[in-house]
Amino acid sequence: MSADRHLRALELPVVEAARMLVGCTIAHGECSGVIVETEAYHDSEPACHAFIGLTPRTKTLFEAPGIAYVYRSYGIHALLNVVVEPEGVGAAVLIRALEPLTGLDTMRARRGLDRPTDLCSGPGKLTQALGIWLDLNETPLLGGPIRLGPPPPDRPEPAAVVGPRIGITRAVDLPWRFCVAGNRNVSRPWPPGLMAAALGQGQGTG
DNA sequence: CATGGGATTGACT
DNA sequence: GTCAATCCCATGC
Repeated sequence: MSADRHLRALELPVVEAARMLVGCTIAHGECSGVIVETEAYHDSEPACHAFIGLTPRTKTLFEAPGIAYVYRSYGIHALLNVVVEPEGVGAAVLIRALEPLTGLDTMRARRGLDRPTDLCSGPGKLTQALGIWLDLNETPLLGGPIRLGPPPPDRPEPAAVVGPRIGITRAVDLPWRFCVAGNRNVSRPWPPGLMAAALGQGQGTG
């Protein structure tokens, strides 16, 4: 049932893929985590890098699904995306936050922090915690150094909350961000109305 | 060839 | 809440 959730996600349109990837796992080396926040980007809308077309920078986005698009943000951070949709379409799911699962000590050392909710609670934070950098751009997510996997078997199906994307200036109205309801590892709290919906899922925020 | 902007974070007020 | 750090690449002259 959920054992192939990550595989099914790679076959879907990007917005559905973003929702489907919430709850799946990402691993690099000994470190891994459950995806708790994603955003969809598609070449049909101006917030996506691929909106401008095929360039050296956006080339990865137009390749076949199932590879990583890793790019530098604000000159400092590396951000990890899952490329989806058929070759020739520029679309990817930004991985915005993880709930740390394994390799916590390594994550703490890389991040220089202790609190688990600070380790992977942002797109730049999780790449630092997992040791993912720009050299892993275009590498496969199945059978490559970065491993995309199904949800941990002991977990209930996550309740995803939808909202607008973060940190962009164009196409800000598209509700293409997905979070696990009530999870404290998400990068930023969502609006009050959505928070109420999240609390309704029975996962108290403490 | 020079310039401007960005899918962010952490430190400081 | 505000702000600097830092660099690839698209754009324009």
